[in-house]
Amino acid sequence: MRAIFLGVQRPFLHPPSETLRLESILYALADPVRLEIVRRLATGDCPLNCSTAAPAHLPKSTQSHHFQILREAGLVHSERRGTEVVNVLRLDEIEAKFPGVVSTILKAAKPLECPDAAKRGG
Amino acid sequence: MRAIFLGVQRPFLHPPSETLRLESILYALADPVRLEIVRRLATGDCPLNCSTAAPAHLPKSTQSHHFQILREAGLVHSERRGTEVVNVLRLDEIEAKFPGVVSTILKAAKPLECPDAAKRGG
DNA sequence: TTCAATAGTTCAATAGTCTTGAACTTCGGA
DNA sequence: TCCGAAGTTCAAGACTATTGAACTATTGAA
Repeated sequence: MRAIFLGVQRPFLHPPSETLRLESILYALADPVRLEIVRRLATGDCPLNCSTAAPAHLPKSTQSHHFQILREAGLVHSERRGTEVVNVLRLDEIEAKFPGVVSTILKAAKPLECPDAAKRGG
Repeated sequence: MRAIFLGVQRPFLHPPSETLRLESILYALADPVRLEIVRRLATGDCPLNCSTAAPAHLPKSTQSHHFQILREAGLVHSERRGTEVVNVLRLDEIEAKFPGVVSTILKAAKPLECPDAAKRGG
């Protein structure tokens, strides 16, 4: 027996840049997986769907959770395109509000070593 | 009845700068209380003991916990002086390893609004 | 030396968050 | 309409944070 399933796909919520909080951004970037996602979005220089941006060995539900945190922190803008979700970094907005913070972190961030790294020619 | 108390005061452990991790530093700074502690240590420009550096309304055990995380991340060096513990930011070491990261975050950080702020002439 | 005060640590319990498998939605193609 | 692909939602167990109470350690005074 299961409770009523509320799994309607709700539209993504993106905080306006006035409400961005430094702590939320740091928290989002403090996780190795999320830092890697943001790094790929930044260096790839193009929108990426969730499974391309996240380390491939991660369960989908975990990936989804990480993207939710990145969205809520205001780091990433997500949009459904057919069956997939394309993600774009909100770097300009964040740089305007917290100059240098994310770009400096990204410069210091090393690529994450993970099981799928070899497949990508790393 | 209580288990054997192991509360011997152990010496503080400070990670050498070679083992500092960006994620741990971001994690430590992602908490509003810890960001405020680091901000006070940076702007005060002098060593501060735990109760001076932390927001005053916080329980001691919580303060102690936050300083432990700051120490383990390598952000803070602590040393016992009599009954108190003096804390110094390890800013130079961190800047050498992750240039600009912490200094940029500190520039973007606003003072924390908290119950004891008024007492300090804020 | 004994006492009390001060500064901080440690422990334990509870509250909150993260990770992940399973069930589900939604879209697009055959 | 049926199927697969891409993500979301939910639930449960694992992990982490917060905090009161008990404790250690040092200092200064009597």
